[in-house]
Amino acid sequence: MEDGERIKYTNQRVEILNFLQNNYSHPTVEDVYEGVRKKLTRISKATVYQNLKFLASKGLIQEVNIKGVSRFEPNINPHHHIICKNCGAIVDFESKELTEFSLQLIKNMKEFDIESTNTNFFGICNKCIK
Amino acid sequence: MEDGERIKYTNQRVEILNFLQNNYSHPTVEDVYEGVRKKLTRISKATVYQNLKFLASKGLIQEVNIKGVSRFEPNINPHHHIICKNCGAIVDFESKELTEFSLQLIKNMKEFDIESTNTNFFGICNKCIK
DNA sequence: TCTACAATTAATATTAAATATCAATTGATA
DNA sequence: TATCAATTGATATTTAATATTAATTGTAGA
Repeated sequence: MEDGERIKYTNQRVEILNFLQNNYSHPTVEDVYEGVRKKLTRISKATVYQNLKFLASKGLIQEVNIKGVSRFEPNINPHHHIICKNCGAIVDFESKELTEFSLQLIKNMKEFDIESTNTNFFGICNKCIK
Repeated sequence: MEDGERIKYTNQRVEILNFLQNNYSHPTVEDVYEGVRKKLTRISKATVYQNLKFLASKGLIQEVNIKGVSRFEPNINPHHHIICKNCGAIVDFESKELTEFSLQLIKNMKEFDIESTNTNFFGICNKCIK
């Protein structure tokens, strides 16, 4: 598919998007595969990989790598993440203020042409404390 | 080795620390292995893995995962990273201001007990622009 | 409608990073 | 010096991700 062309919404892509829609648990490829398989029982894991990459490259979803594994989310706006060091739970943290503050701070960096920024917070979630 | 016990500085550990000392290029395990092998020709990659993990757990070095691969650095202070989306180059960005601003912003988060934060900046480095 | 073509899918193979296992070695201490 | 736990190094295994490719799909043009 050439760049700029209209996106082909195959069944597989629609189901993957459906699965991610309103799913803010930051599922891994495996998670998405298991989820989508309930509807499209014959889908291949390779297809899930390919399409998650594809949809992310088109900006329809976002890929985020946490501790070495890729995760995907429907929230395509710039935002930040809070990660539980114990159970690995990931929660979005929306803060335009932080994004702007960061970009403001870095704007004199001559060695790089900065395009984006995001902040990770690490800690222990309530479930793991108790 | 029990927690709190004194750290055993084996030859392997010393060489790994030596290699990382003043090395701000954020080497991967493979890089460290290749580097250390020049001195300790018989060292095993497993040993490098084990000791990098070990040294990081003791706070003597820092592990940072970028795009799915672990990298290690001697800079153990909280700091941030600038990453070239093209060549993968990683540069440290020191900013207590940013760290504190971030922690300030998150301090009302009830669902997590936040311990640390770090910000990644993504862009294109000078080498890759030209 | 039929044909041709390009994109997509699915199955499988391959790669690469990381972890696990475990016998041999080391080194400190009783 | 003997003992014992930690460490090392070799190898096996696991896991995430990518690569390959034949079959399928779907669309556009004849």
